[in-house]
Amino acid sequence: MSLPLPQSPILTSDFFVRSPEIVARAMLGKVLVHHRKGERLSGRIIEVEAYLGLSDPASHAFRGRTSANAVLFGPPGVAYVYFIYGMHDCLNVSCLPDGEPGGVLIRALTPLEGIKTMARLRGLPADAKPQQLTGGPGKLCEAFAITRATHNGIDVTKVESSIHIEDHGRSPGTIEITPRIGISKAIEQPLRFVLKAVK
DNA sequence: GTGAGGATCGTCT
DNA sequence: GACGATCCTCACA
Repeated sequence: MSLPLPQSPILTSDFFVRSPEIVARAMLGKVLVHHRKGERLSGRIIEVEAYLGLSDPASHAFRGRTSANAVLFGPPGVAYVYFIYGMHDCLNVSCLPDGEPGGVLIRALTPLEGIKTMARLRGLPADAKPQQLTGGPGKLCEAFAITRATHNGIDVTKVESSIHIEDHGRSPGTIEITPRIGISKAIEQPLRFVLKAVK
């Protein structure tokens, strides 16, 4: 007997209502999709970091709610895009119920669809390697044409949104857990999750 | 192949 | 006024 596949593989807000650590780990292997100008840009999520909120000094929400980080305090499953170092955008998805801050930073993807478009958006040749296209938080936003101005506050659990996350089943690989990268506070906390492909 | 340092600007103090 | 959840380039081994 085979179970019927769900009509839509899009992750719902139920998925994101849990704690960032749980959501981060569960997001590995899921597929980030951006419908852009009639084209699908997609990539499998292979690296994420969890940011806990008020109890996490490294989180943008640690100092309390501001106009910039309000998305983290809002309902789960909403894109939080922030601008960093004067030149990069980074994509997070909010977690926990409405009113509780927390989020998951998407750090790296393996490109699946629209690879040529991604390369063009990154200003790279069409045969660029995945690591060059979407191997970092700033890179993947550029490759997916995701910006703070256009995508911060978008609900990724809604079918009509241009961005969502799809579940295409379990992908082979092992999960590696390490300290987070590029931060100066709470650096010892093992909240970075990396999907290592099996060889 | 690896490591160090510069670029650049929104946000908060 | 200072800092930051990054990336790229260049120098050196």
